Amino acid sequence: MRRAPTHPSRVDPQREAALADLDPLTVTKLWDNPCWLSFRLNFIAFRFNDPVYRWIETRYGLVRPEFVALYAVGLKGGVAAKNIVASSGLPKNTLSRAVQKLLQRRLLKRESDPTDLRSYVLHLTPAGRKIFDETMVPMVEHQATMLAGLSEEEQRQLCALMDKLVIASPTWPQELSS
Amino acid sequence: MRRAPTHPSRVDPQREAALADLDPLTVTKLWDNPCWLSFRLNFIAFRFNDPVYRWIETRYGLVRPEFVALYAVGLKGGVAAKNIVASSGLPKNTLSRAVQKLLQRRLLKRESDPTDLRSYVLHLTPAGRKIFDETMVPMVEHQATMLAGLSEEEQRQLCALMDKLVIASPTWPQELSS
DNA sequence: CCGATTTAGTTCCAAATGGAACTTGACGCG
DNA sequence: CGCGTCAAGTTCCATTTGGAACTAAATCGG
Repeated sequence: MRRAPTHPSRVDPQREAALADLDPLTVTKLWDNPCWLSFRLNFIAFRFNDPVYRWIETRYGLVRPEFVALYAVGLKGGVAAKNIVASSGLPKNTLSRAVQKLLQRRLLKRESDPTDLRSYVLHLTPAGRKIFDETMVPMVEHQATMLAGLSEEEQRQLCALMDKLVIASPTWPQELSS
Repeated sequence: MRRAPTHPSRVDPQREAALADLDPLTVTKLWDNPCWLSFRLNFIAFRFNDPVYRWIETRYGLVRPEFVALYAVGLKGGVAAKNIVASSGLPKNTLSRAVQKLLQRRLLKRESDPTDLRSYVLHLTPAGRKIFDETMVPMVEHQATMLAGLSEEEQRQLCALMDKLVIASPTWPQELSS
């Protein structure tokens, strides 16, 4: 089996501890897996997302697609559902329902877009903004916790490398050939 | 709004092209978002996962949890369902069904674990191994395509940085406080 | 400008999902 | 031992999901 470009080094006490804490299959997926990139991405993303979404659901009763929509509109007011679809990868009917729910709960308001009558322009209400602001705090804290093992310089490196990937992303295929 | 540690630079033609190709909300989520880490992780992971899972589903009729199970057993024969649950984050009933389906289709075989009679030891059948092997090729290719924008050195750096995160991960909270 | 095609958003419904309860076996402790 | 608790995997069922069809509006081509 091919390995990731970094492989378990001889003696690293912190790594040893991690190997002991993680499920053996997880260790294999991380360090003994030709597709190291995808599994690491998914692993780290899951460790971010999962506590965040559970916290938001128990605290505000917002399920994942609802929070995706709320967060998107909070980041950039005036967007339409199609933008949230494009930026999240969720199906458009799921987003449609999420927006309906947020409208009902008066966390979002919308008005039809005068330049395209099929489309609606979304904004947070004050109640929606409050949730957005309250949610941002633990999310940023959680991110800081996750990054705490890296130096400032390493954090900038990581950000820059992911930047490069993202910028190259329009050239990646949307379909696997063959 | 706070920004990611890297922010859109003055004049970078490739970045300009990317900004034009990506949905404006996506651009905001990537470069004008205090939670830059999670969104970049999710974005890049999605661009890997989505074509892969669609390809596997159309080609082999395996849905996501089924392929997760097949891939896990392919990487490390002799694991039990609990390991796949722990390493994937999928609920255990979903994995149970996935394993049933793979057993029916004779892609997996299982025998009860003599050291724990509640548990089963899983292995790929030759047919399962064939799918695993055939699938690995485009997955590794797709990964290479995605990494092609980085130099060898940068790829090693990215791998090493993610390594550090993963090793630190057992210290991260599973629940958000407050 | 008029018909053909595409797009934003919604609705429909069969299928997937996941929490909770259940079964069976393991394990800890008096 | 024997009893209470925990763990692996399965089953049940209400809810969510997402593909496909639909409506209405925009856009494209001649």
